Amino acid sequence: MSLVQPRTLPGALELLPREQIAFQRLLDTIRATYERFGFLPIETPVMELTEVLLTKEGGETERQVYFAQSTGDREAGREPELALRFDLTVPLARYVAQYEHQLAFPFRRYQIQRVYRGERAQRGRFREFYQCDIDIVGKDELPVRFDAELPAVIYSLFTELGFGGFRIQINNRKLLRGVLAALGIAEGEPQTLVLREVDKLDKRGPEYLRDTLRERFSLGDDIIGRLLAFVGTRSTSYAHARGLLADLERDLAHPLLAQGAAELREVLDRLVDFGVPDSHVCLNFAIARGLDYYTGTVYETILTDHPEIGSVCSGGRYDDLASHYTKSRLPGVGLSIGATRLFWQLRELGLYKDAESTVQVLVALMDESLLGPALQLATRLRAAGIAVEAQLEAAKLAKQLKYADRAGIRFVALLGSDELAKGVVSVKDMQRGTQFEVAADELAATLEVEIAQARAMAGVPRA
RNA sequence: GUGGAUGUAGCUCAGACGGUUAGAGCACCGGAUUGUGAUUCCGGGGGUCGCGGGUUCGAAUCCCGUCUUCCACCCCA
Repeated sequence: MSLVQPRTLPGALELLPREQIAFQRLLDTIRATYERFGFLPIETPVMELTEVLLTKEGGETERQVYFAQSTGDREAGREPELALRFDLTVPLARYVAQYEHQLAFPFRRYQIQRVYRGERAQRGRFREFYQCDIDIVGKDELPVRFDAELPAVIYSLFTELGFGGFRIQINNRKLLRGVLAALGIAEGEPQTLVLREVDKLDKRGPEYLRDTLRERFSLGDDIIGRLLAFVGTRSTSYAHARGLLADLERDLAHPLLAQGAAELREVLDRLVDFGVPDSHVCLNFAIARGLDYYTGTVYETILTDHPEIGSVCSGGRYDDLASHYTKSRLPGVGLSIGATRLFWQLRELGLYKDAESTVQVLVALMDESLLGPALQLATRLRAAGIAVEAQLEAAKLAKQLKYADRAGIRFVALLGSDELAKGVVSVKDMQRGTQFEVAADELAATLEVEIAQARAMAGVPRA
C-alpha cells in the first residue's frame, strides 16, 4: 500500500501549537483593540451564493474566486451556486443590506475571519488567510471625520503590538483624480490606468514610473514631470501636510482637487483630536489603492523598521457600499489587516518567537505511587483558575523536565515523597532555572503571583 | 492565467571531468548509577538522489518529458 504524502495545499499556513499560540495572541490584541474603539463583532459564512458574491461580472476578482458545488450539482453539470469569499467587504455589504432595519447606524463592525483567493503561490502570498477588518457604515451620510477614526485605531494597535516604528500613509482619491484631470488626463479609464502605475511608485521607483508613463501613456515630458513631482510628495508633519495641500491648490485648480484637499484637511484636524502624533502619519500622494470601490480617503500602513514587508494594513472610504443589494445609500470607511501575512513575515524576520505554552503549570509524576496526590494537586490548581497539565505516566524526572522545556511550560510542580512528607511542593521555574518550596496549601496563590509577574515581564497583554 | 529558475536525509547544503557501500552541520532518538530540562560527551536511526523514460559496461552527475517548489508579471492582505 502506497502512502499518501501528508501535505497542505500550497498557500495555506498551518502552525505548530506554540506558533499557533503566538498567532492567537496577535489576533487577541487586534480584537481587543477593535472592541476598545467600540466596534461590534460579526461573522459571515465562508461560502456565499455565487450571485451574491460576484456582483461584478468577470475581471480579476472572478479569476481568483474558488467555487464550491455539491456532488449532485457537479454530476448534473450545473454551474456552481456557491463561492468562497475573497474578502470581508463584499459579505459586509450583503450583511448590512440584509439586516439594515435591525442594525444601528453608523454601524461599526469588526470581523476576523479567513478569506480565500486563487492565487499562484508565492512567498508571503496565501490562498487562505485571515483578514481583520473594521468598517463604519453610515446611512445616507457618513461625515469625513469618521475617516480619521480608523488611523486612530491603527495607531493604538501597532503601538501596542510593538513591532517598532510604523507610518500610516494617507491619500485621497478625489484629490488624485482632480490633479490628474487638471493635468489633462481624461477621467475614467485613462486616469485609472495611470493611477495603477502611480501606485507602484514606492516599489519600483520614479525612473520606472517615468518610463512607463512616457511609453505606455505617451504623456508629454512636462506633464510627466509635474505628475512625478506631485506623486513623489510626502508630508513630514501635520503642518507640512497642510502646507502641501495649500501649495497644490495654488498651482492647480479643479473642483475634485479642492474637495479632496478639504477632506484631507478635515482628516488631519481630527487626527490631532484623536491623539495620533504626526510622527506616525504622512500624506503620500502615490497611494491609490484598489481602483474599484474606493472614492475618498485611502490608507496604507508600513512598518518603518521593516519596509520590505510592504503594506501591513490598508483601506479607505467608499461612497456606496451595498448598491448591488439595496437602494439605500450606505457610505462607509473601512480597513483591513492581513494577519496571516503579517505574522508570517514577522516570523520570517525572526521577530516572532514561539510563545509560551497555554499550559501554565506541569505537575510532574515522580513515582507511580504518587499518582493520586499529583492528580489531586492538579485539580486544586485548576479550581484556582490555573491551566494545568498533569503527567499521567511516571518517567525519569529529566524526561519530564525536558518535556516541559520543549512544550514551553514555564512552571513545573514537583510532588515527590520528600515533599509529601513535609506537606510542601517544589516549584521549578524553567525559564529562570530556579526552584523553591512552598506549603501545599499556598501553592495556588503563590503560582498566581508568579504567573502574573511572568506575564508582566513578558509584556503579554491581558486576554 | 503568462514567462523564467529549481529539485540530494525533517531543515540548510556538499558531492569537479559520469566510476565501487551518497556525505556534513543542525534537528530527532538513546546513553553518561540515586529526584532536575535547555549547555557538554558518547552512540544510534533516517535518503527509491522529485517522478518517468533514454544514452552508457556504469547516471545523483548527460539528454527528453513530467510534476513540484521558488521568482517575476497580473492582482492584492
